[in-house]
Amino acid sequence: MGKELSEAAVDAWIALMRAQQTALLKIERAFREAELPPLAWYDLLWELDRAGAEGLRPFELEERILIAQSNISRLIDRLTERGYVARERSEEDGRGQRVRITATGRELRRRMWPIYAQALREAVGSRLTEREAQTVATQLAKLADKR
Amino acid sequence: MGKELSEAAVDAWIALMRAQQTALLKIERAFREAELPPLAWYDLLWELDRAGAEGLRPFELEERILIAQSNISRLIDRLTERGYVARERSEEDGRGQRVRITATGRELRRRMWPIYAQALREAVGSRLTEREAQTVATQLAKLADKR
DNA sequence: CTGATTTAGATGCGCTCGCATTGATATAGA
DNA sequence: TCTATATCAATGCGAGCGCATCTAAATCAG
Repeated sequence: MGKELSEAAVDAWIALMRAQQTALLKIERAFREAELPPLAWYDLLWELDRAGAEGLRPFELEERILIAQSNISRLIDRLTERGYVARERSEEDGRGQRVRITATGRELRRRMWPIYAQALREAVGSRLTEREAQTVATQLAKLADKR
Repeated sequence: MGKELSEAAVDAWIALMRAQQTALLKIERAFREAELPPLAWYDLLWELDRAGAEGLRPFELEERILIAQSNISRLIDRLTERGYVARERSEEDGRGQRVRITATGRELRRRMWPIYAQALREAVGSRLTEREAQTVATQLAKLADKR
C-alpha cells in the first residue's frame, strides 16, 4: 500500500471503531445487568487461570491483556481487595511480584463466562458466519501490532 | 450461527478489541505528539463541518458519533470554551439548541486532518490491501447495530 | 384543556483511564 | 568493581466516562 490513504481504509477504520464500541457496550451491559464485574476483570482472571499455579508477573499480564501498566497495577489492587487474586513477592526478581488467582477468583470467572458467552453470541457470533468471523479475525490481527 | 458460540466468533471478538485499541492508541498518540486535541474533537468538528450552516442538534450529533449523551454535552462545553463551536437556542424546540462550527473550528479540523490521515495510514491503510479493507468494513458493519 | 408521559439536554458522582514521575532493583559497560 | 542505564511496579494528577438524576419543554391521552 502506497503513501496515500485509501477510502476503503478509512471505511474500515470507522467500521472498526463502531463495531468495537457497540459490541463492547453490549457486553459490559450484560455483565452489569447480571451484577458481575466488568470485562477487564474477566480478562485478567482468565489469564491467571490459564497460567496455573505459578501465576504471572504483572508485566506478563500487561503483555497478554491490553491494559496499560498503571491500570494493571490498580486492577490487581481491586481484585486483591476482594480476594480474587493474591500478590506475592517474586523470588527471582526483587522488584517484582507474582499474581495468582484464588479459588474464589476461579469461581467468579466461571460464573462470568456464561454471561460473557451469551452476550458475545448476540453481539458477534450471530452476526457473522463462521467463515466471515475467521476472515475478520485474520485481517484484524494485522492491525494489532504495536509497532 | 446457532445458539452456540463458535471459536471463530471469539477469535474475531478478541481480534476486534486488540485491533481497535492498538490503532486508537496510535492515532491518539499522533494527535498528542502534534499538540492537537483528541480524536473525539475531530469527529465532532467533522460532523459539524459537514452539516454546514444550520449546524446540528446535540441529539443529532449523538446519533452520528459514538459518544453518550452526557459526554456529547460536555464535549460541546469544551469546544465552546475554546471557540471552536457555538451554541444557540433552537428556534423549533424550546428544550433544544443548535451547535455550529466556527471558522476557528473549521481551521482546527483542517489542521488535524493530515495528522489523522498519516496515523491512519500507518495504523490501518498500510496493513490491509484495499480489498481486505473493504471486506473488513463490510463485515464489521454488521456488528455496529445497537439492537 | 389538563394531567401524564416522553424527550432534550445538563449535571453530580464515582470510577477508570493515560500520562508522568518516583523508588527500588537489576543489568550492562567502563 | 563502580557507575550509568534500563526495567518493574506504584502512585499523584487531571481528564473523561457511564450512570442516574434533574429541569424544562414538548407530546400524548382522556
